[in-house]
Amino acid sequence: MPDSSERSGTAPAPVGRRERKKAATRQAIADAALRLFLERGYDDVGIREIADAADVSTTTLFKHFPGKEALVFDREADLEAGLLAAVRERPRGRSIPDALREHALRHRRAGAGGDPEFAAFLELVDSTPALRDYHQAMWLRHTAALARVIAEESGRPAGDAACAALAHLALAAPHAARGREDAEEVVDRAFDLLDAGWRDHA
Amino acid sequence: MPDSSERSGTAPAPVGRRERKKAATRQAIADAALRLFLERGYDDVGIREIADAADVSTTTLFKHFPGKEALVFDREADLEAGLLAAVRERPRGRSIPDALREHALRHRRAGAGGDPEFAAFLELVDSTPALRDYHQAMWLRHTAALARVIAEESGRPAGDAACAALAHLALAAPHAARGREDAEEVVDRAFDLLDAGWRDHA
DNA sequence: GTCCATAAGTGCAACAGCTCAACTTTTTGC
DNA sequence: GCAAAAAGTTGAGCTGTTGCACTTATGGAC
Repeated sequence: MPDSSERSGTAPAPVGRRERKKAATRQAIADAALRLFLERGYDDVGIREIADAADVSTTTLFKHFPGKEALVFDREADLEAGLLAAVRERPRGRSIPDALREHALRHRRAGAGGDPEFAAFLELVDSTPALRDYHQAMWLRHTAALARVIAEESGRPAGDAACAALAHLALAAPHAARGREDAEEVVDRAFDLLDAGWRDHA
Repeated sequence: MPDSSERSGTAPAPVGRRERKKAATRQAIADAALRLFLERGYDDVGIREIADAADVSTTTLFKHFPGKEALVFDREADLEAGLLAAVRERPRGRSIPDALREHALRHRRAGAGGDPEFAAFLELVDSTPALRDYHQAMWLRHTAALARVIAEESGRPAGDAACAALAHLALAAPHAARGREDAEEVVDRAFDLLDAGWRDHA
């Protein structure tokens, strides 16, 4: 996520000097990585070069990020928070699948409408197979959390199978658009399916 | 896929000596790899060792398979054929989502009911993160083909967005069960959603 | 049957991502 | 102030993967 400086949705508010320094190092690495990737492409930038640019050792780099792909998707936690909030704080009367649909489409449109930095970021992810795959797997990692919230919001028991199913499918849906011209319509149809199906809950 | 010898659903029937030899080499590599993986685990077997066991060079190995994970999922093409057939040759009156549901469940049950070799194979995939991810991404690669068949079978125009959406979600559904006790029920609920939603087609 | 373009296979060196172990430097809580 | 813990460093090394230059076998044209 391109968020080089402060403007953050859910700033973790680092307190001690130690944690502040750690956060700064992490940020320096992520910034250097994103800058280089945007300049020259993901595959043409090596880990050692990123570490150099951020003035740390490769070992340090890997203490902050579990792998090369993760350098691009910094602040994954914020994404999960936004996702859960989209369901919890949906307008009264709106169905859960519809709330998820809107959240997905908002994300997608953030590139086209305005922020060119974010648009470039999306383009980078979309044009790099390794990043596309990672991105997809990343969202799926939030399935359990989303399922829990859906269960709460729909008054079903925690761990309910139908909630788990909906959570998983809703997270998979945005990627149905992969490489299609009519991307937005495909996403819409996917959520149509889920919305109609969900309304039919036993 | 554990299919060491002949018994093959869709044997490509190699003709010339050249192609036969090529197929034999490929099979030798896949066999050696699967054997070693089952014996000692995916991560504890190196590429060089597999190549040695199959008596080829690593270069040759990578001419036959695009990466380490692909060694496990030999004959991916057969899987796609089975998938498409499940939709095309479904019993009259059965909905497309239901046909896909049954296909998914049949696959899942093949491990539990009988063939211990296949059960061990599933266990290997399931317990190795790299293989789980690859497996999931692999199925998704068949989205376009499945979408085409769904369009044909439902009398919609090729390239229809709703068909693409259903195809993608149906392929994602089996993985909703990941790491859950009630795996089969989750898959069932996922297909319930899709079936109900699909019946509501505009 | 001979000959040649082509494809399969080889050996080796190298790169890139990632990890490990031993060690130095802060920083923090007491 | 001081000891313990955490951040960072260094450097070597493993593993998957690729490129390159080369040999061998095959299939088809003549």
